[in-house]
Amino acid sequence: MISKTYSISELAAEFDVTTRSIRFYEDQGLLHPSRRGQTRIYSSKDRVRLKLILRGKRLGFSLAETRELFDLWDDSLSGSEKQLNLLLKTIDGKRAELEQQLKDIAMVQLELDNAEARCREALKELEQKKMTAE
Amino acid sequence: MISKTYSISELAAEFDVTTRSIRFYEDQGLLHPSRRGQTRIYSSKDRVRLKLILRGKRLGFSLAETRELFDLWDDSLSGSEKQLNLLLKTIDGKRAELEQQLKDIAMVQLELDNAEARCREALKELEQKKMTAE
DNA sequence: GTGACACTTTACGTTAACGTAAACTTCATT
DNA sequence: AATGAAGTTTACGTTAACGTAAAGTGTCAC
Repeated sequence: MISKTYSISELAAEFDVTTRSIRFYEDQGLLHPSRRGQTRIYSSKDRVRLKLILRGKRLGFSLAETRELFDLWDDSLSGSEKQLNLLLKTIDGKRAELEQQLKDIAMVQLELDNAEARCREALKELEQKKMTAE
Repeated sequence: MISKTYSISELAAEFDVTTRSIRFYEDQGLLHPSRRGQTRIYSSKDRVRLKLILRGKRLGFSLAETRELFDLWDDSLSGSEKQLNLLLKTIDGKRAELEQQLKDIAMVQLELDNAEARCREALKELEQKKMTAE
C-alpha cells in the first residue's frame, strides 16, 4: 500500500499558510520532506508535523521550541536511557507550561465575563436615557 | 487615603521583567504612569495593567492586541453605543480564540500523555535487556 | 561637594518569522 | 515551439519586542 502524499501547495491551501512558511519550517529543521527531483513531496507524517507546528504557534510556542520537541521525540526512538529521561523531563516542563496557560485562560475568561456584564449594563443605561428623553 | 505606588524597578523585580520592557510598554501606549519630575510613578492600576500584559504574552497575544483591548475598555467608560457594541464584538472574538486554545491545549496534553507512556515503555525494555545481560 | 545609585532619554543593534522580488527549471497543454 | 502553471533557489526587506550602550539628571549619604 502506498500512502498518500501531498504537494507543498496542497498543504499550504489546507492549513492556510504560505508555501514560503512551509519551506521556512524545513529550513529550520522542522520538516524533512522527500524529493522527486527537486520537488518536495510531503507524507502524511509530514502533514501531521505541520499540524503540530501550527498548533504550537497558536499556543505561543516558538519554532525553536517545537523543533526541540520533535528532536527529542525522534531521538527517543533510538533511545538511550539518557535521551529517554531527558525527554521525560521536558515533557514535565511542557505540562507545567500548559497548566499555567490554563490558569491564564481561566482568568482572562473571567475578565471577559466581567467586561461583558459591565458593557451590557452601560448599554441598558443608555436605553433608559433614550426613554426619558422621549 | 493615599493608595500605594511603585517605582519602575520595584515592578520590574516583582514581575521579573526589565525596566526597558516596562518603558517599552509605555512607549507602545499600554501604560500611562504619572510622573514626579521626570521619574515614573506607577499606581496599583498600572500594576494590574502590567500583570495583564504579561498574562497576555503567556497566551501569545501581541502587545498591539493587548493594547487594543485596553483601548476598547477605556473607550467603553465614556461609552457611546457604537463603542460598546464594538467592545462586545471584540469580547466574543477573544472568547473564540480562548476556546481554540483550550482545544489545542487538550490535544497537546493527550500527546504528552502518549509520549510519556511510550517513553516509559522504552525504558522498561531497556531494563529487561539489562537483566538478561547479567 | 562628591560619590554612588536610581532614574531618565536617545538611538542603534538584534532575533524570529516570515514577505517579497528575481531569476531559474519542469512539466503539461495548446 | 510556445505558453502557462507550479515548483525551485537566492537574497534582500520587514515587523515586533525588546537588548544594550551612551550620556545626562536628581538626590541621598557621607
